Order: sequence, then structure tokens, then C-alpha cells
Amino acid sequence: MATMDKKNVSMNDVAIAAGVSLKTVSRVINEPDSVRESTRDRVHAAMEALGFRANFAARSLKLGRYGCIGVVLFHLSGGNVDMIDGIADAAAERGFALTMIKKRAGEKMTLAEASRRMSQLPVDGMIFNLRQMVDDFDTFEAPKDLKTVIITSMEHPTCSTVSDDQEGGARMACEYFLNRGHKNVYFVSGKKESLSSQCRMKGWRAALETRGIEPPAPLQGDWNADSGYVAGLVLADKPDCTAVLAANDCMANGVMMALRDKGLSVPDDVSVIGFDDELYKTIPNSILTSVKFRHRELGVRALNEVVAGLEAPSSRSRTLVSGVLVERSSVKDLRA
Amino acid sequence: MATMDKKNVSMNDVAIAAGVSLKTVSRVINEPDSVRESTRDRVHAAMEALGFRANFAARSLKLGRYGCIGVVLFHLSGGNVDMIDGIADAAAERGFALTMIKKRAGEKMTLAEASRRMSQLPVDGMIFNLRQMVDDFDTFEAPKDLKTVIITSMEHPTCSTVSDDQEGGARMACEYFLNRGHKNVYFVSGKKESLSSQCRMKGWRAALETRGIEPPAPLQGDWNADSGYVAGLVLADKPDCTAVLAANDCMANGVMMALRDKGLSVPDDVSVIGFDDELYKTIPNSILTSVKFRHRELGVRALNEVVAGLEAPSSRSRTLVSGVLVERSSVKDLRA
DNA sequence: TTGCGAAATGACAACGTTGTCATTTTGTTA
DNA sequence: TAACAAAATGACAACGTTGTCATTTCGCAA
Repeated sequence: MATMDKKNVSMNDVAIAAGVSLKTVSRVINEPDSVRESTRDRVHAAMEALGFRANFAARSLKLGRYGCIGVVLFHLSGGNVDMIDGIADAAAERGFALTMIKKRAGEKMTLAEASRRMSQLPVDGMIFNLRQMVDDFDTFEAPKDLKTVIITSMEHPTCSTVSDDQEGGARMACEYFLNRGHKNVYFVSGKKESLSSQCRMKGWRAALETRGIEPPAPLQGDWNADSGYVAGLVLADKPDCTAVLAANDCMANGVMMALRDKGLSVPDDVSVIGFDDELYKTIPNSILTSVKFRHRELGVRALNEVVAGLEAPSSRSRTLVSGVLVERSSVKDLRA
Repeated sequence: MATMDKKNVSMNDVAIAAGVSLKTVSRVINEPDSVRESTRDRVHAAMEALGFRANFAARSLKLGRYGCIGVVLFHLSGGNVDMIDGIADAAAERGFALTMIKKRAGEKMTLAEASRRMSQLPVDGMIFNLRQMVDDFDTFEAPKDLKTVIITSMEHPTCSTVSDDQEGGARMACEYFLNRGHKNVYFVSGKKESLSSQCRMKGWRAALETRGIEPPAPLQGDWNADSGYVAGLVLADKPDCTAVLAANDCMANGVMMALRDKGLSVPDDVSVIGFDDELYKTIPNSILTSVKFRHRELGVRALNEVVAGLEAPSSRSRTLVSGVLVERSSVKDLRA
């Protein structure tokens, strides 16, 4: 009964119980060394006895910061989980908690709307996990006092971004071919309007041109295996085609099926590399070598970037996280 | 230059700019109908011009609540993702944000430690996502003013829990067998000390006894396919064995392999059901019927339970989320 | 003992909101 | 036009911390 009088125990209650001033209790929490041991013990005992827990709101109000980073999830699935895991670990390491909101199914969320909702919450900075285009991407301006990092494959005019290095990944794959004696690399693209596809194509083109090779006309795909199959049928008839880079694994699989149907062997007749390293999930004993992006690292970098920018929210940086080539046996070394 | 004078725009600044009192600005935000339209417009204009955003800390301090639910992740993987998705959606629907902390790799986290960390954060209640035993499970007491829900398969003495209905799932599987003419059901358990396994065994036993069937001695497994294989070899020699319930899919697969090696067919000679419905991920064309638990629903229920308990944190409830039988073709209907 | 500098502690304001209650303004009726 | 109730607005305190600065206490040398 008597213990029900007050809802929450405040520092003042502790101070009274311990026979010290409010400020001394505050000091016990924030700068324990400046308090005499005997006093400190008395305060600790009082805190224990009363079940004191510091009030987050009051503390944040006074300090002007929260110790939380906001995370906006536009989608929660697949690789995103690894990314969140990376964010969460990096946050824990730096003493930050995460505040999360999620786009609801069916809801159309813009960056402005997400930002508005986030800035009502206890956050010092925020991370947008954006795997899809949104309407206001280019026009969006982040709150001036809230460091904002966007995880996306596009470059943003004012916000810091963290991206997979799609271009570099494509370059890496091409060099992998060329270093193994291939004289040229054909490319099967994803949907024309896709930024990922464009980046990957750009990297492919650059890699060839660097070596003084004239890139052949890219084959237009649409991300699906069927379009890869069509491309594969065309490529099977090209005598100089020994290496194919497909903008994703599904199309790479389509290419491989077509080559097989045309009586060609992968990798003996034609070598193939895909992107995303996801074929092994659906195809047992998959041989496809693939460029995989490190989603977890993406999360870690994004969080670090936010924390680094807390003091200067308007700073802007662009971080590229390199991909990794997952080697299987779909590429033949022609030098052997 | 002139705009850099103040760091944050407060209601007071808005009030001055709009030529009204502080309180009127507050009213425009919280009870717009009580403010004359002309005044409201003036205030809105001032807010817009100054870029005002309400201060979360001050607001929470005054209101005594945060509008955030804490989520403690002990592990982030597999089914947990669906669960978090459920929590996040349910939270969004009820106007709550989530504050997340995560056990770091290698760190040994107890409920008490997790609770201590959470209660320093802006949360009105919390959810522990506990898929593993922790040392202080039974002795843990949640803060009296913070509604706490634990997602776990065990019952907790003082906290509300949300669990998969493992026992019910096992019962359901048994009844599925019995309703199809099977006279008995053999059981292959998981590790002896596992609570999941114990619950599943309990449900199996109860289902048989309800029908007046004497449960045969359960076969001891260890969750892995190998132990299922050993059990399968034993079961193959029992003429009365037409139905096997294995405590997980891996062991069920082991059982099926053993039966096949002994010249028996699934389901023609022996029917099998597993748990978790995960075999299809690794085995193409899997025929195994399996009891699957609805992780997403678990998250939704947990969040709803927290929100429902905000006013009475010490209330305690136990929610069971039923499993679903995913039918494939590993069970033969003997009545046919 | 006294005096003194350093260490420990305390009084009070401030952070930016919202609740309470008082005051002013508005619109309506006599 | 006066009187009045209702609507709109305002003054001020309070939420529970931390920073600033003043005060007290301590330990040690004279």
C-alpha cells in the first residue's frame, strides 16, 4: 500500500532517502569518481531500495540527444535481414539503440513521409533502407539537424549514401574472365530502367574498354530466367562467345539452360558469371560463379556513417561496399 | 547567418513568430479543433517558416509515456525475421514505434541485463524474443512499471508469454494420423533436455491416451538426421508401425531414409510427419507433411499483448499460437 | 589549534513540452 | 446596447534530469 503512493521513483526521492542533494544523485550516475565512496554507497543503497531507474525523457531533454538511431524499413526480407543485423551490431558496439519504423503493406511511403515520422521519434540520426525507387528521391531534403544516410544503389544530391559497388562488382567479374584468357565478355542486362542493371552494365563496359576491348552489343533481358534463355540462344550461335556476364543469377541460369539445349557445355564451351549468388538456394549443386554483395557490411557502414556525421548532419559522403566473387565452376581457365 | 542563431526551434519560437501564446501552439498540435481557424493558420505558417519539429523528449517527459515498445533480440535469423515483421506491422497499426537492442555475438545476456538496458531507453513496454534458455529465466522479475512479454516456449512465473503451441501441434499431427485409420503413432524425440521436444512429446502422448491408445516407448533422437536414421532402422522392424511422428523435419528425413533403405515405402508402408516445415528448403520435391508454426502471428500477438497490458503491467497472460499442418504426401489414408 | 587549497556537495535554473485554471474575446439574446 | 454564456486564448507550474556556480567539508601544513 504505502509503496503505491508514487508512480515513478525520481532522483529527488533517492536524494531524500539517502540524505543527500538531488545533484549528488546525478553525480553518482554520471561521474561516480567525484563522489566520496561512503556517500556513493548510501546513494546506491537508496536507489536499490526504491527501485530507481533514470528517466530517459528528462535526461534526453537536458542533454539534447537520445542515443538512438532511427531505421526506416521499406521492406523486411532476404538480404535486408543481414543488413539490419549489421546495423544492430554496429549500433550496440557504439552504444546506440535503434528506433525502427516500417512501411506498412499497401502504404505508399515517400522519403519525406518517412522522415517526418522519424523526426517525431527519439533519434539522433536516421538510416533509410531503400531498395526501391521512391517518388521524391531526388527532391527529398533531410532535416538539417538529423544526420541521414540512405542505403540505396543511387547517388543522392544531399544525403550520404551507402551502396553496393555494383559497377566494381561487374568490373571484377570481367577481369576474372579476362585474366583467365577470355578475349571478350558478353553481357545480358536486366530491365532497361533498372539502376542496378545500368551500374552493372557500366562496370562491364569499363572493364573491357580498359583492356582495349570493344564491348559487344549487350543483350537485353528483364531479370527473369526466360529472358536469359532467349539471350543464351543468341549467344550460342556466336563463335567468339566464350564468356557471358548476366546481370543476375536467374538470367545466368536461363543462359546456361539455353547453351545446354544448343549442345554447348558450361564451362567447357562457354563460361558464365551471374550476380547476387542466390542460385544455390533453388538449384542443388549449382556451379554458377556469382558476384555477391555483402549486405551485413552495408548495414555496418551505414550506421558508422550516421554516427560519424552526428556532429555535422549536413556533411555528405558516398560509401561503396565492394562485392565478393563467389567462385564455383562455371568459368573455364583458357590458359590451362 | 541569421538563421543559425538557435539550434532547435521550440514552440515558444513559433508562438512568438505567430503572435500567440506558447499554449496555443501546443493546442494547434494536440487539439486543433479548439483553435480558431485563422489562428491555426497563422501558427501553421510560423511552424512551416521556422521548420518546427516537436521535441520528443519534452513531450514524453510531460506525458509520461513514449509510444515505443522495446524489442530485445537474442538472435536475429530465420523465423525471427517473420516474427519481427509481425511485431513491426502490429506496432505500426497501433501507432507505436519499436526500440530495438540486440545481444551482441559472444556476449552472455540474461533477462535481467536485457531488462536493465531496455529500461534506460524510451519504451512503454518490452518484448523479449527468447529462443534459447537463459540462466535467470525463472528468477527474473520484470520492472513493475514496464509491461513485459516474453516470446518463448516456456511458461514464466510472473511475465506474460507468447508461445508456439507445440503440444497442440503434436496433438494435431497425431489426430491427423488417427483420423486416417492409423491405430498407433510412434514418436522420435529431440534432445532429452529440450523443452520443445518435451512439449511435442507431451502432446503426442496426450493425443494417443485421449483415444485410449497406449503410447509405445518413444525413440530418443538428438534433432539430427542421423539419429532419425537410427530410429528409422528400429521402427522398420516393428510390424505395427504405420505412423511416425518425428520431433523435427531433419529427424523425419532420417527416418524416411532408413525406411527406404530397409525396403519400405513412405507413405505406402509407413507414414511420417515432422515439425517446422523446413525440409523443402533443402530437399527438392519433398513429400514430408510437417507441423509449421506461425512466427509472424507470434510477433503480432506479442505486440498486442504488450499494448493491452500497458495500463496493468503486472497482469500476466499466456498466449498459445497454434501451428499449421502443411500437408504433403507422406501420410497414407488407410481407410481408402 | 588555525589557515588554506582541494575535494565534495548543494541550490537553483534550464531543457521544451502539456495540464490547470484564469482571463479575454466572441456571438447571441433580451 | 447591455448582459451573458460559450469559445478561444494565455499565464504559470510541473515533468525529471543536468549544468553552473556557490558553499561546505576535508586533509594537511604551519
